[in-house]
Amino acid sequence: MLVPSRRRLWPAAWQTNTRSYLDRSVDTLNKVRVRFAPSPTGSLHIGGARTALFNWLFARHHHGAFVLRIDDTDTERSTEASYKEILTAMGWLGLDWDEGPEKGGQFGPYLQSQRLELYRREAARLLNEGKAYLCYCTVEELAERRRQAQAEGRPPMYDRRCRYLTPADRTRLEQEGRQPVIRLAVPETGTTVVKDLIRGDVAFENATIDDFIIFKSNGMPTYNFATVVDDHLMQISHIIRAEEHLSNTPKQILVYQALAYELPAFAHVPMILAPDRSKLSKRHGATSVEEYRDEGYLPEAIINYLALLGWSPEGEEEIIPLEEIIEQFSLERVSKNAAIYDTKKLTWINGHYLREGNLDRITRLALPFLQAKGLLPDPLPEKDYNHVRSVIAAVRDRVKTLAEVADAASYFFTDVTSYEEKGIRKHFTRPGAAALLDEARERLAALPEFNARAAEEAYRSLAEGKGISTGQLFHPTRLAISGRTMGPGLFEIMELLGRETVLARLDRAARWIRENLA
RNA sequence: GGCCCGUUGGUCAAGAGGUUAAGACACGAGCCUUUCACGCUCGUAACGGGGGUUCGAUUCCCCCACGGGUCACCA
Repeated sequence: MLVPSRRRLWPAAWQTNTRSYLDRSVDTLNKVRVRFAPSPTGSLHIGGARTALFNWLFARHHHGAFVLRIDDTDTERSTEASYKEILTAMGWLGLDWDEGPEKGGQFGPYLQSQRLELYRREAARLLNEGKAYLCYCTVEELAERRRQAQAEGRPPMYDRRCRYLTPADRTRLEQEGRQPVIRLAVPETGTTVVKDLIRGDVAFENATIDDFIIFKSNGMPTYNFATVVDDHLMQISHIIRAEEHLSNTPKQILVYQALAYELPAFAHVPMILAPDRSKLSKRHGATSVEEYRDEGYLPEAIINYLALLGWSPEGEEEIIPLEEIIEQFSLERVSKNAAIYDTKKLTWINGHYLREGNLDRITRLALPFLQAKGLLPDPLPEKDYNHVRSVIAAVRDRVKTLAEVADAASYFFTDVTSYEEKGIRKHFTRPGAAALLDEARERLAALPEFNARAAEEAYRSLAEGKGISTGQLFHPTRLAISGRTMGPGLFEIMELLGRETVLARLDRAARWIRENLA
């Protein structure tokens, strides 16, 4: 697969620095290496999944490597449960990683919490070179100064007061028991330009960037520092991430420069917003991949939908097989503007994959939903499998999620205990309705062989013989045997139910009509 | 508030100076049909506002408005 636009893929900064890039490793020369680096502080969000997907697609398109790294430097909020959930969700979506947790790779470890010496080493280098310094201000002092600055209408930037401390100052401060942080000494003039593959050049005045913290007083690096060290060490070629990181990028570039690292290419993909245009959050309903899985969405549907959010294929077809998406994917066709997340389209796509997917696979995926509703035993006896499979084949055309499959299939596995209100009024209140069901029952009982074709013939001849429309006979029957007014073909239902059940339900409906409507 | 990004129908989006401004979802009508879906046909609906540049701007430039992001010892 050839790179469509050489220039756009490899920014000028790289082309002019080919030599030092070569020095890094012949092994990865010109190889696309991307990463997805979630922090394990929650479930895999739909936005995170989209970012992961774009990275994955980019890697697969270019036959590069997709690295999964866990950014767990926030010891307060990181959890084991979240870590596991993210890995599970990635696997479920089919976003397999070439290097990362549970997989390994030559640039590991892939958990930042296991790479602390690396960050310490690089931070020490910065300190020695005078590019970073110790700051003894406490969280409280900083908060107070920030508050005051804002009250006076000044930008709430760190005032750099520890930047030029004398050794004596430091000794004094340390004796007070203060634990220092490390701050980067940011140039006070000049401009830092982010060469973004999606947005073009974005310039930031260095004067608007304060001496941000690269190491916390608890000995952990901050995101803006650790991510740079790792992206460099892991030889990441393209950093593809959400737009919310665009304003972090100049800071990171400053770190790259201080550390004398080669710059990777950057690409900031648009955000995904809730229908009210605000940032997607729990109050907007399901936002995690896990929730969608539990509601009965198929991974391929989510992938397909997410690919369409912020990226567009060249043709008009929007249901696209994964291989095709990989083949077509390019950063050039990623849009710049934020997209609103619309579950209607996701649901439509899901319905498509539900109908078209391999029946055995769909059956296997739907089974837990049926079992959760108590409709089927767990485990399902081997001998019942074919029947379940046939029922799913009959109902999947008219639903959009696996949860709906279970709902639509319920009466195949449990008794009809009630009849739809609307159906009662339309089909059971007609004079002679009970007698008609009795008559139909006799015809079916008399059939030498019971199947959809035979039942349909019997029904059509009965309707003809009585001079009534087929609908007048079909509708009450449907209500009697399924309790509903809609569903698969009537005779398909009958065959699936079997003669015994059909006759019993017809009897029961006739009795119900006589008792309740006569 | 400072800085940064963005603005094509309700939503996703194509188009990048001259087009009847694609397509998809949703919505509406019809066809198919024993019902509901599916499918098919048709339809409603958009270039935020104001200035420039140009023979001509949705497309290029500027301003404004609006939306979003970010300004943490979170990532």
